[in-house]
Amino acid sequence: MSLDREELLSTAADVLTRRPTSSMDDIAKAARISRATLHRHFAGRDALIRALEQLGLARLDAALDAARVDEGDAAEAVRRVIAEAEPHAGFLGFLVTENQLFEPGEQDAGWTRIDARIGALFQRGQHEGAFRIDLTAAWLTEALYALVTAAAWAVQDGRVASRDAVRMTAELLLGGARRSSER
Amino acid sequence: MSLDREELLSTAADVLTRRPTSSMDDIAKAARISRATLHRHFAGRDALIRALEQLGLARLDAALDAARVDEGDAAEAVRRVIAEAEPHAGFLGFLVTENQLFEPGEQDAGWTRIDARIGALFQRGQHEGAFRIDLTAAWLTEALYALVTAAAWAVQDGRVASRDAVRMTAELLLGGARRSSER
DNA sequence: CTCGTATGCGACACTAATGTCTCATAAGAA
DNA sequence: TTCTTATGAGACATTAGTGTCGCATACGAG
Repeated sequence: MSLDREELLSTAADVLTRRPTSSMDDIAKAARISRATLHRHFAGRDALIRALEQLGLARLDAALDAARVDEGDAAEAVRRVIAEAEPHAGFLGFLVTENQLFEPGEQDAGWTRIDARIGALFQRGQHEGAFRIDLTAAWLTEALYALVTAAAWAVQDGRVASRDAVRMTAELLLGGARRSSER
Repeated sequence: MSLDREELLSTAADVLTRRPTSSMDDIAKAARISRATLHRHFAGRDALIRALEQLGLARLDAALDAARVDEGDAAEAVRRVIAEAEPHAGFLGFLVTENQLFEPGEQDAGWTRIDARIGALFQRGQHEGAFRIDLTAAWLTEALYALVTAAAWAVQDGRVASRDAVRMTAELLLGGARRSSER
């Protein structure tokens, strides 16, 4: 009878990313629970948002751990990061979109850490000569967020096949749109 | 004394993208006008949103015209599209993020047309042998939206230098992160 | 200058959303 | 079964946001 908190938060992230003005009732309906129950688990909207943020950051951190960002070939590590992050794209989209929490100046510590971990991966790739240096690591990091999120949305809307998402995301980020022979 | 409607809508797009739950008062404050004046120009929140959507679509269409999407080298055309779209990234971000309007099933006609124009560009590039065919045109289109928007946000947050935005966006989309020698 | 118009400010009623509460019910454990 | 706990449904007051109005003011055209 107890409800799955993580699943609830996951659907909440989806709903809020797709329609940020959703009411608590909308969220409750999407999660197939009553508004009262939603309030029992999260004191209010703010608490829900914060829980969303926390879980999202925790999952991304875990994804980076699972992807072993510091090991092996940098390009392969990027592929692993994308593959590990893709299942949590709903949370990633929420975190990227919902700048609501990150007030100007007060950047969230957890987010900064994730930023640093991914940025370090790209820097490593640049130092190892695998990645071009005319694109900054910061930009590549932003691009990774954007592409993973975009891929998830495209899948959700049926514009991209689910099984292609990870490969297409990685290929575009690493290889770009040009044909190899063109370079 | 009359106010610049387009500039007002532009700041409204920025505000709503950054913080989708912003109230009419927030938007008015951001535009440095009173809430009453905002209501004088737009009957209500819905009307504002629709005007935002209309202007955004019109600007993107104009950007595609200016970029001459059907002419010349496909890769160069993509560069032109990015360069022309970048100044309107605020609107693009709004359109991409605010799925609120595009209810499931009732895809907006204007948006579909823009999608088709950009998709056709990528398809042309694929037929001409310039772009790889293992990444679908639909995905490349999505990626273009995502990267242009992400670049604008990164610039706004100071993570990417303004003058680098267009080049980095185009380079990543076309060439990817890998060094040329790697391929 | 005078006039007309657009704006800012504040007040107001109305609506939607929020947060809290009670009570009945359903699920699971002992 | 009985007991405990979580949930759903609904009522309720409170709050925040919306949309409208009147009035004063400031700008610009003439």
